[in-house]
Amino acid sequence: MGTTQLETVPEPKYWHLKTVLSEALDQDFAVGEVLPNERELAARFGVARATLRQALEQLELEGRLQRRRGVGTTVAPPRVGVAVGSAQHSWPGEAADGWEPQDASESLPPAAVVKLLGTGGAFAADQPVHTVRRTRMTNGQAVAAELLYVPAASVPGLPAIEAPSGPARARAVLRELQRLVLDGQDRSVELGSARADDAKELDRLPGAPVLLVTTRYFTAAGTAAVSVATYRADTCRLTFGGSGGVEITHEPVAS
Amino acid sequence: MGTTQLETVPEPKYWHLKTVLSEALDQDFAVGEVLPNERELAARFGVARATLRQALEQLELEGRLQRRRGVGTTVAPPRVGVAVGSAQHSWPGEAADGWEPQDASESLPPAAVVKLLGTGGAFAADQPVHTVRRTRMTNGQAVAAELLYVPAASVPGLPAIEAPSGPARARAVLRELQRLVLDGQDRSVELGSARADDAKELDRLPGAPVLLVTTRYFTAAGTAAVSVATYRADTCRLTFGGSGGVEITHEPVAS
DNA sequence: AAGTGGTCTAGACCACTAG
DNA sequence: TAGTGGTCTAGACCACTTT
Repeated sequence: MGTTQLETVPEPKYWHLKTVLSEALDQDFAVGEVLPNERELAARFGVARATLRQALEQLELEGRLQRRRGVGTTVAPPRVGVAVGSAQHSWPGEAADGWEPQDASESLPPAAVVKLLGTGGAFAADQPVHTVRRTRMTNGQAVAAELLYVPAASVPGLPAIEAPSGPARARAVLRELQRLVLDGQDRSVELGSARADDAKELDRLPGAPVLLVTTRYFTAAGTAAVSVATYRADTCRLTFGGSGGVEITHEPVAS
Repeated sequence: MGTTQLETVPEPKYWHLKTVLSEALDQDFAVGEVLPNERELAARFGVARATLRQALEQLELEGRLQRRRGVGTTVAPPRVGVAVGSAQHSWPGEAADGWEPQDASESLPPAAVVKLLGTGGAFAADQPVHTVRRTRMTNGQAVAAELLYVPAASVPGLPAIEAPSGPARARAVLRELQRLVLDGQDRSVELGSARADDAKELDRLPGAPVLLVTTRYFTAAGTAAVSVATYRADTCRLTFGGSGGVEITHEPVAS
């Protein structure tokens, strides 16, 4: 009979709210414009603030909004495309692609890194490892923080006397690394949440969603270095210009 | 005097909670084990349920936990590495890499896709486009849902009579596509939230965090196809075996 | 000091799964 | 039907930025 299937799956309020807001953003707001504050928006839509916030959180996750404590909620610009796999065979720091060496120290790497370094080569957990910190800047904004782990055995030529820490030391490690013959590399991307120190560097709150890019650098002798880069997931779109060269420049396809 | 800088930045409860739970997971729980329910955990830690949930959400985002309504919260297995860029030059569907064609139809693509198709070639917004739906399976689990947009002009040889929809139609479109000479491809990865239909396919709730992989396929004539693949961010680690071949198999490096 | 987003509480009800 | 996670409310206070 006329029993049409009405609302078999009632849409959650925050989900509907997100859709409404999303359309409003497209039509009535310009990039950088500030939205009314959360209390007012919640009142205007007749929902509790927590519910409104759930919708805003999703929109922020999708890169549509930017929220800053003490300031307000603004409409975010389209995500920045950051090249991650442009040059197929290259050591970190070979091209001037926005990475700024920050610091370097010698320490024992976390267990997960030890496992990565141990692949296909001799690496013992108690070997000393140079840990290089770098930050990637785009348009004056920090978009990524990296920890690069280089076993001392990979850079035997590194003078121990040279500046024991700081940017100069970091550059020295990178320079030594580039003397080796790079045999290949390996990359993986996954979702994570920002550790406290990375969050600070990226001007985000701890726990903010990030894209974790893990890279292994191979020489004939095995894994010569491992990099773990933390990209801001809200503002970044990682691009892998495999072949064909042209850069993707677009707005997100799916919500 | 003795005014030591105590707790300049008081750690939020949910953050501390997350750390505690994370350690407990490492030490006292096996993969697949079910945790006590949220009300009990909240009581045990002396916090409101909402606060406890905030911690659980983060752990789920990091792939440590798996929650299912009506069932419970279980310890998640390490993320599955899914190869995304293994073969550098290949049309979708060329290798038997777990993709299962689901359906195909002819329709007008969303505006964002039109923009991508228009790069470096003649493509008008009102041209018909074949939309192929595929699902990627790993260990009997759906890990990704894809929409592949193929302008009719790219596959002129496709018989209009052949099965107008369904898997057979999808396979036909892929087959025709593979006749072309692939000139190159382009890929980008970003964070998104699952649309309702993708969420259903991936057995997640709408809005679940996903990794959006956008690929453009080039021929000499321009962009011949565009693919938008939606990967479950909780269970997947995308691997790009650029060169050197060996697969990364590890647990997450950073939290 | 005022205004913003971030955290937290103590409830309630709903949708889903499984016995 | 009982038990689970998912949604929602109406408050409160805190941390931060700006004026």
